[in-house]
Amino acid sequence: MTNKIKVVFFGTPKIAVNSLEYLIKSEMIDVLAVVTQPDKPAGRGHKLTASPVKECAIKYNLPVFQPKSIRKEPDIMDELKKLSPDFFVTFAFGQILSQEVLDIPKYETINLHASLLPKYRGANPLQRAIIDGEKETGICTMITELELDSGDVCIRKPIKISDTLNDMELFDIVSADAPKMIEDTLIGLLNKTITPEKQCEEGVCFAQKLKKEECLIDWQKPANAVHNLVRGIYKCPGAYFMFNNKIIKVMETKVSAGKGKPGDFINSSKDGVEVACGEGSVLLIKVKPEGKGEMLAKDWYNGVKNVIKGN
RNA sequence: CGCGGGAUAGAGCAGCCUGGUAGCUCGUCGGGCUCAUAACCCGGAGGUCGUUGGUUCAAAUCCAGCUCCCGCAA
Repeated sequence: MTNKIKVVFFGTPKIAVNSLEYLIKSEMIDVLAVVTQPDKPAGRGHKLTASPVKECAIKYNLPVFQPKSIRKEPDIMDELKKLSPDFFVTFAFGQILSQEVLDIPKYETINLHASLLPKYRGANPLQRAIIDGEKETGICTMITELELDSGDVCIRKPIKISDTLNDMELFDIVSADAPKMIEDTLIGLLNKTITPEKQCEEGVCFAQKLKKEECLIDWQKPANAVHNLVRGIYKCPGAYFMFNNKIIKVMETKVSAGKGKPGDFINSSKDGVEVACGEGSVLLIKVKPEGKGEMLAKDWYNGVKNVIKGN
């Protein structure tokens, strides 16, 4: 191949930025344009904020399209057609495509999904895998079809989940490994060295979107379930419990074997504060109380135990 | 103009409403107990109370401005 592969990149959050940047710099690939979610009010003060992917696109002077819903905006589809792309690449774009969109590129639309398909199709695959206590997850590239994450798989790469890995670390791994996989997939499809494989329908399961209620720690659950929740949603939005009507986010824990009434503080040492669970106990190591910065659990407890005594 | 919490010793907090001696839990240092200890006992050091101005005989405390940190929501 002498010509570069012409690609339009669809993505939104930070996890996809690394991939976009890699493709832009790739010798084999020419990124024609970037499609991302519209700017939204975000952060304190609700300032209008561009998506990380848009920031990156601007940095490299790429055309940016920001449809509210790509399916319903023929103007943007026309623009994309005019670019006559070979492939569309989607990575955490956040909008559902239509067949009309999928038909635009000369070859295919490929999607990158951070799970070992057919497991964990859908919204929060990384976090769900950790919360469920999976020992392994992964990344797949696939041919995009209309049905959610159901397309034929091009490349799959497993990732081990250790007992202490949290979602932020897993995000970093995916962010780092994804770019090369996308490039290899594009080249492989073009040279026909990759044959997409159908997903086995038996193992299908979906990663449900995280609900707010799930982030409240249920001390009745076994210690390892609590631990998995904490590390599964460490980065966002964070597992928490209520104390004195304040939200106390739990940032880091360790499974322990103490016994007691679930939810009670049963021990405090220089290592942390031990809380009894339905089965075993967890040692709180780092917490982040509402309105405060992250701190060691033992420090937090030092302050708070006076207040309890005072009452 | 989205809503809200916070800044006091190395750490985490109380004190503020109702102005008047800088307090608690830790850590740290010294000593003691102990076979020993992260446990226990005794003692010490360590703070211009975020910053600037105002009110007052007197401000951590009341008033105004400023800086920085964080939670919700999106």
